[in-house]
Amino acid sequence: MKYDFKKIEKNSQDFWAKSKVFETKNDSSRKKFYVLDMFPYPSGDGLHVGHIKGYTATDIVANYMRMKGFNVLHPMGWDAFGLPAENYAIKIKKNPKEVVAQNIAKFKGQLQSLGFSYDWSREINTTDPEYYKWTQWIFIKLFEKGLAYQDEIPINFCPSCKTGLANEEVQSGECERCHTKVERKNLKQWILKITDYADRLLNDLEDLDWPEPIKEMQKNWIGRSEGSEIKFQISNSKLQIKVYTTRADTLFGCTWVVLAPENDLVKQLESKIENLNEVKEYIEKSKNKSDLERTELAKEKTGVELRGLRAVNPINGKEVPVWIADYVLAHYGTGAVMAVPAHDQRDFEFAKKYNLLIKEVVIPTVTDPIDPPKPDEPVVFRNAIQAIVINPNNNKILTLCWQKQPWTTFITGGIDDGEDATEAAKREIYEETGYKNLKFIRKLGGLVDSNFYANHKKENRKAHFQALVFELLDEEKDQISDKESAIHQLVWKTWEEIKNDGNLKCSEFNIWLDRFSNPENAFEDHGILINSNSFNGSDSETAKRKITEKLRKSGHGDFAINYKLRDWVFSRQRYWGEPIPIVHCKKCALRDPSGQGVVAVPEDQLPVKLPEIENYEPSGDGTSPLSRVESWVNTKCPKCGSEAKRETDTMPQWAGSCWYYLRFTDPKNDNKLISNEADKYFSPIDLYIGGAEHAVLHLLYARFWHKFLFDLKVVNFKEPFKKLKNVGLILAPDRQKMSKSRGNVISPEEIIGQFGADSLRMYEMFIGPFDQPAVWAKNGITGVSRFLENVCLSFEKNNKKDETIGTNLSQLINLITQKIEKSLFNTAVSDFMKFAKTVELTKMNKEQWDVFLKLLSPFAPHLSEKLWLENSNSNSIFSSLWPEAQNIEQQNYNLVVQINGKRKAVLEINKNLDRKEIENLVLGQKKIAFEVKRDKIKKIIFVEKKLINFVV
RNA sequence: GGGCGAGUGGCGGAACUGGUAUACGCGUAGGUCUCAAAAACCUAUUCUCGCAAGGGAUUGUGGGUUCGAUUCCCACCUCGCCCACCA
Repeated sequence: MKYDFKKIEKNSQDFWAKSKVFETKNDSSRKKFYVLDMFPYPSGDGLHVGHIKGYTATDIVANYMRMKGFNVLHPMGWDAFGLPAENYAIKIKKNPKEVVAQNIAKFKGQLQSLGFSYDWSREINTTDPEYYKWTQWIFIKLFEKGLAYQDEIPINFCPSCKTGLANEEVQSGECERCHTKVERKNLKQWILKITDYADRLLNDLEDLDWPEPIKEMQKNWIGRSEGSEIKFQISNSKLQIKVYTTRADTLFGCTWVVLAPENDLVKQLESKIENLNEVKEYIEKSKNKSDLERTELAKEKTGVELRGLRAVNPINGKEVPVWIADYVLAHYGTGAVMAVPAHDQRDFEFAKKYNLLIKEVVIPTVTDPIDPPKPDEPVVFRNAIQAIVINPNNNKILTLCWQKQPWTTFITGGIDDGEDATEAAKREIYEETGYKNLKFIRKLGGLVDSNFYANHKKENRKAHFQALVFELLDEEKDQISDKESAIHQLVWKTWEEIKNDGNLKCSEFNIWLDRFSNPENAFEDHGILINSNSFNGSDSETAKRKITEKLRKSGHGDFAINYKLRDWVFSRQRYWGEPIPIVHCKKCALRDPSGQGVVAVPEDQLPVKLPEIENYEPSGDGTSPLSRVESWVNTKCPKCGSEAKRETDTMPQWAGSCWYYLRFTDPKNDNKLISNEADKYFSPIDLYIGGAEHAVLHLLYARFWHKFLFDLKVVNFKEPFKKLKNVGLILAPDRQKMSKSRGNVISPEEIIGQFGADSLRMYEMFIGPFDQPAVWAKNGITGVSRFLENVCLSFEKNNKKDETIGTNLSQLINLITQKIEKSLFNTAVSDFMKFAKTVELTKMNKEQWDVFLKLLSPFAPHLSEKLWLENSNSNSIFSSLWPEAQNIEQQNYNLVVQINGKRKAVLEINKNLDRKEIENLVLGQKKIAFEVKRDKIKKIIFVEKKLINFVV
C-alpha cells in the first residue's frame, strides 16, 4: 500500500460534494464565524502557487472553526470587471463576457482541486447583472445624497489604458496597472466625495484589529494635518489670499506669498497684473505638466511674480510680493501658501533662485548639559559669536584648550555696542590668538539660543550665538598679552577630533557641524521665536496657537484642518465595467438649471445592462466606447419622458469589490442588496486575508462605501473587516514576482500532480511566517510530502497502545490549537513533524488516531478525511468536534544549570523538590562541584522549573 | 527627503513575557539495502582548535543595561516595502 494521493483526493472531494458539509445555512441560533479571502480577479493565466497561500490559511481557519462548533461562512466569488479581462479580450478578439466565463471556470477548477471548503452555493460574480444591479443602486444612493457629482477637473489619465484614474491608482506617477506615466487631462468626470468621510475613515481605524503598517498607510493617505488658515489682504483690492500653514509661528518670516497656477484668484486679479502675458504663458506651461513632471523636475523650482500686486501680512501689516509657482498644489489646502524661506526648504530654494528676502524668525535652542541654568540665579542676555577658524592647508580648526577648566571651546565672545557679528569675531580672534590675516568665509546659518550657567560670574546666561567661518591666510600674528595667554592654549583639531574631545564644552557643536556640512538647508525644526515682536522668546508650539488666536480676533485667520485625501475619480472611459446609471436630459436641464439635467435611473429600471457590442476598444479621446452605441445611448428621460442620453462612462474596477463581502451573506436576494437579518447575523467579517497591496485601494474604498451604507441603515456595523491579516508574497525561485511574462510561474497543477494537494497546502504553510514574503524552493515540498506519506503508511500498520503517546498527543492538541489561533501556521506544521518523530504513529490506538487526524484535517483535509472514514467513522471529519487537551502533569522537568550565565548542564528534577533541595542536588553533581566551590558563590539566581544560575 | 519593517548555519526558517540559540525542513557527507542505480531508512551536519576528552567563538557592526540579551536601550551599516513639493 502506498500513499495514493490522487485517488484519496478524488474520493474525499466526491464525498464532500455529496454530503454538502461545506454549505452554510443562515441559522442565527448558532454562533457564526465569517472568514473571507480577498476574492480573485480571474485573469487568463490562472492561479499560481502564490495565490494559494492566503486561501490555504483561511481554509485552515474555516475548518478549525467549523470543528469548534461555529456556523462558518467561507465563500468565494469573482471580481471580474475591469481592464485585464478587457485588454485580454481585445487581444484575442473575443467578448470579455466569454473570456471571463472561461477564466472563472479555470479558477474554480483549480480551487476545487485543492479541497478548499468554500460554500459554492453562494458564489458571486461582479459582472453578473443580478449583482451589478446593486452596485448601480449604491451609486444612485450616493448621487441622491450629493456624494456623487460631476466636475471637469484635471485628472490623471493613462494614455495606454486610455482612461482616467483615481489618485490611489497612480503609483510614483505611473499607472498602477501598466506602469505607463500618467498625463494630466481635463475631463468631465464622476467623482465620489470620499473626503466627506475622511475623519470617520481615520478615527475608526483605531478599533480595528489590523496590521499596524496597513493602518499607518491609511492614516498617511488620509493625511490629516492641523494648522491655520491665514488671510492676506491684497493691497488696493477687496480680494484676499487665503493660505494654509502648519507653521503659523513663522508668520513674521513670510516674505512673499505663492498661488498655485490654477488658483481662481489669478483670473480675478488679471486687470492688476502688469506682466499678464508672462503669467499666462507660465500657467499654460504648467497645465500640461503631469504631477510627476511637476515633482520630478523639482530640483529646479520655477515661478513668476505677479507684478503690480502686493499682499499684506496680517500679523505686522507689511506688504509682500505675490508669485505663482507650480510647486504649490492647487488641490491641497487653499491652493496658496505663505513663503517662509528661512524655515521651509522649498521656499528657501525658491528664494535663492529668484533672489528673494530671507528672514529668520525661529532659532534652535540648546541647554548646556554640564552647567545648566540654575533656577535662583539672575539671567543675563548677550549677543555673542563663535568663530570657526580653519587652516586651509590641513583643514584643521582652531580650538581653545582652557587652563583652569577642563574645557575645549571655539573662540567665543560677546558682540559690543556698535559692532556687527563679523567685526566682533575678528576682534575676538585677534585678542585671543593674535592672528591678523583672516578671510571671512560665511555665517554658519542663523542664531542659536543657548542657555547655561556661568560659574565664574555666578549668573545664568542666555546667549544668541552666531557662528562665523574664517580661513587663516597666513601665520602672521602679534604677541598676545600674558594675561590672555594664561587663560588658554591654542590647539588645531579636525572636526572629528573635536567631536570626540571629552572636554568639549559647546552645546551648539552638533548644530555647527550640521550647518558646516549642509550649507544649503533651511532651519525647519521647531525652536524659539525672534524678530516676531511680542512673540519673541516663545516656543514654536505656543506661538502657533497665540499667533492664530490673535489673527482670529482681527478676522484674519483661524485654526484649520486639511486632509491629503482627494475625492475619488470614479469615471472610466472603458467598456468592461458597470454602466453609471444616469441619464442626461436637456429638457430637465432647462427646467432646473442647477440640476444640469442629470437624472438618476430609477431603482425599478435597474440594472442598466452593459450592451453587447462588436467594437469595444477604447477611443482615447476621453469618451467611452459606449458613446458609439447609439441605440443604447438614446433613451427616454425617466423623469419627463423626453429624448435623453445615457451616461457612457463606466465604473472603476474597485466598485464591485466595495461591497461583495456583504452579498455573500444573502447572495440570492432579489428585493434588496441584502436582508437586514443576514447582515446582523454574519457581519462583520471576523477574519479577512489578502495582500498588502490593497492598503489604500480596495480597503479604503470598501470602508467608505460601508460607512455610507451604514448611514443608509443598510448595514448594522460601522466597519466591515474586524480583523485583517496580510499574506506575504510568494516569489519565484529566481526571487522575482511570479508572472507569465517573466516565465517563472509555478502552477498548482504541476505540484499537485507530483506531490498531491495536501502536500501543496502544507508546504504553502511551512514555507515561512505567514505574513512575510517567501521564495518558492523546488525541493522544499519533499519534507511535508514525506511526512504525509509516513502518516498514511503508519495508519495502515496496526494499532497497539503506547502509554507515552497520551501525553504527547495532549501537547500536540495545545500546540496546534494555539498556533491556528495565532496564525503561526509554519510552526504548526513543524509541530506535526516533531510529533511524528518522537512518537511511533503505528502504536496509536483508534481514539488516538481520531484525535491526531482531527488536528491534521484543516491542513491536509483529503488524507485526514480518508483515514478518518477508514478508522470506522461514518460522518465527515469536519462535522466532528475539535479535540480538547487533557492536562497531564509531568513528574519531572528539565532544569538548566548555569555558571555565570553560561549553560553547564541540564538536570532532570522531580517537580516536588524545593529550592534548597535542588541547590544541594545540583551542587552535589561532580561536574558542577568541580567548577563551583560553595564558599565562592556570590549569588544564586533561581527561576522556578526552568533555571539555576551560580554567580561566582 | 519622510514613514514602517527586517538582518540568526550552505538554504527556508525556530526560540513564549529577558532564561538551554541554531527546533523543523531542505541540501550535503558517510552508512544500510542492492549486481548496480534510484527510492527508502540510519548517522552526522553553526564555525573553530583538538587524535580525543574537552575548550573557544557566534544571532549585521560597535557600545550600554543585566547574574543572564536574538529579545530591552543608544549609535552605525545593509536590505525590503510604502509615501514623496501635502506648506
